[in-house]
Amino acid sequence: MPPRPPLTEPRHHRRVTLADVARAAAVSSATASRALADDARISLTTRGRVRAAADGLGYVPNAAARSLRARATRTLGLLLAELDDPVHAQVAAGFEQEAGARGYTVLIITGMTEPAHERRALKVFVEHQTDGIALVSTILAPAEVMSFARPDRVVFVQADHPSLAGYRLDPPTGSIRAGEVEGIEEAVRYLVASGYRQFAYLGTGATATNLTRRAAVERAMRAAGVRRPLRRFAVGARGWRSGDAIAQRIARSRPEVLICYDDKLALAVMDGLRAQGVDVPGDVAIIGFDGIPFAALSNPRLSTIASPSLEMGRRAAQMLVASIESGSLPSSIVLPVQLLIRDSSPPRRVAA
Amino acid sequence: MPPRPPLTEPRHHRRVTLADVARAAAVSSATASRALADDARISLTTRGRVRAAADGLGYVPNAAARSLRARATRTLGLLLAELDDPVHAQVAAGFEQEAGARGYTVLIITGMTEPAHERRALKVFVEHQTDGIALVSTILAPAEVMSFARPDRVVFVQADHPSLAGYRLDPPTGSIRAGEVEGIEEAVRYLVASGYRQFAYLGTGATATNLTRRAAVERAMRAAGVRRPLRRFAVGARGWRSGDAIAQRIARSRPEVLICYDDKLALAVMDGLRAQGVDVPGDVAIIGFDGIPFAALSNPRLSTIASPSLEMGRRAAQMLVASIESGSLPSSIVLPVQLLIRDSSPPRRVAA
DNA sequence: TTGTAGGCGTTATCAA
DNA sequence: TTGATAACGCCTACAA
Repeated sequence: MPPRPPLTEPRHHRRVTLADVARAAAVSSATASRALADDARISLTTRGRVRAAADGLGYVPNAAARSLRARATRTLGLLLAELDDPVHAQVAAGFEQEAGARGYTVLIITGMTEPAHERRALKVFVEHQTDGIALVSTILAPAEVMSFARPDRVVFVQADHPSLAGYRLDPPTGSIRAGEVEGIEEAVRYLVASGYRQFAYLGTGATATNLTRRAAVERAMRAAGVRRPLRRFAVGARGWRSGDAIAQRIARSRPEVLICYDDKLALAVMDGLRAQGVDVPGDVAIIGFDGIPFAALSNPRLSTIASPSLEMGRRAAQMLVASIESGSLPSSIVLPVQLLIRDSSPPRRVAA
Repeated sequence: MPPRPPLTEPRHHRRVTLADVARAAAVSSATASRALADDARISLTTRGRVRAAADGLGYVPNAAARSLRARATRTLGLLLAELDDPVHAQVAAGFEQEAGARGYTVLIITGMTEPAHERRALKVFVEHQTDGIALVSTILAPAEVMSFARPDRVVFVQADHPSLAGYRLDPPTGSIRAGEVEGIEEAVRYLVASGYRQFAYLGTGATATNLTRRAAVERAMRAAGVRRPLRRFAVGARGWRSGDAIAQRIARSRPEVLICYDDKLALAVMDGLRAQGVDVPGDVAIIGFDGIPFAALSNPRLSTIASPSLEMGRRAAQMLVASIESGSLPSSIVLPVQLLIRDSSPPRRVAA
């Protein structure tokens, strides 16, 4: 009896390599490599034969081998706080679109706003030799980030290290921000002109973005001649998920207008206020930040200072690719925000 | 005059390699490799010396080289339609969390629900030799997907190829779905018991998920003894962004209850209906799908059939890792959904 | 306990 | 126009 083959077929066929293609096309692997790269030195006949062999065998180049040799990975790292957050999702979408369109693949890691996570993420990027890294709302000190990677291959989007708060200079390298301060000035001017005097700000933690926004509100108030101080509220550890608790505090205080750190928070507070029987905008007007899609669908529709999140993601990828391919990182940019006055903050009926 | 060094420093120091570490520690690179891997055969002294050298030089292993040698990348591919979509973002978040916790890095690509994009994405995954691939709401035929990658290294989450619609079998490999049909049955039972008879369904395109949901509604209606047919509405190309146009059609038709393909759509329609002066739930009750966070914050709060999106993402990563490490892909699963009755679909005041 | 050598799959240099 | 060869950085079988 002839020996029978094992019952379980060797399912995992060895991956077809360039050498296999070369053999099938009866050329050397060097020729095969060049043929597939459409190198002009290879005759058209040979190129065709090699390509046919490659297609026939289902050849797919091995990125690891190629990267090893090329010292470049055509891969970009994206570090952001949370993927399931409307703003970050938008930035990520823009980044991925742009990167993909330019032939780069994206490695995404979430940092949960924790330094340890962020550091680990950077290390992973370095291991994987990403050609560039974008950091979104990340809290690590820029200087530390730079110690991990080539400074001209790093872009910060809304860098959130506390030291960056206020009006100080941005990190020494590529940075992308929204012109939120201008947006706030415009919003406060609008509010004051509309009859609002008693302002409150609902913030979250010690990130640069939060601190900057709050400070800008205060500055803008003074600039607009408002004397009464800004009432400050802060959310607890559960963030916007604790809308009710926050709403109770707001309900007690009853500012004329509440500016919220972001739309998520604003929407949660609106819901909480509703439960308290507080009318928006009748009793308290509300303004958010970011311009997430659902802010346009709430009831009442939420006024907001909208940042171009998708565009910021796109730009981050563009800057990185520019740096990689042209050798120099484009200079930092501030993208304009847009004040969207909707139903949560109408002009006040001062008289009547 | 001594020759001065060039003005522009060679900024790009060659990356430090294992050989560098070995040299610094005065051992062979083999020993260095083993020392860093905490190989018991290397003396503690040497291990310490090597580690010190590695730390001193800032050594970071090169993933490409390692992958090439190991024939594994510790990388997972995630293909989804859009990153800026509450459901996909949630799935992505769960996937990334779980993958990261298990030491895997995630390559994310968006497929825009277009076969060409999806194919390209798969090719990229193959090039990068991802150890596993998860496909979320993807429309490519499962068979075609399998031709790209090892079937036991692929997981489908809510596979959306039209052939998968209805109650047919799932793809032959790992699949993760929400038990939406059961959820729909429960919802319809609730609605009928609450006095609703005139149903409408607002859907979107020919994906398996949409077709399955619509069919399930019809089946459940019949099972509940409803005779009147289901009125069908479909959104146009702009999807949920055209809430107003859809709302006009709904306003004209005035079904007693409108079940929407997903929460996004439901929220958009609610906004459009409001503009039309149609009261929800007074004139039309509304139920959505997915259970996205903002569904809980709308006014009125949206009733919905909630899928465990985050968990589905987690499970996808778990299944892949299990397959990679234990050699066999766990069997397909259906995760239970949860019917959340909120304010957009209260029991009807039938009498009075 | 440590070292030597070879190969993972590509591409680039040099030679033919 | 094509081919042989080396090297990218790592790991491990084998030798010492």
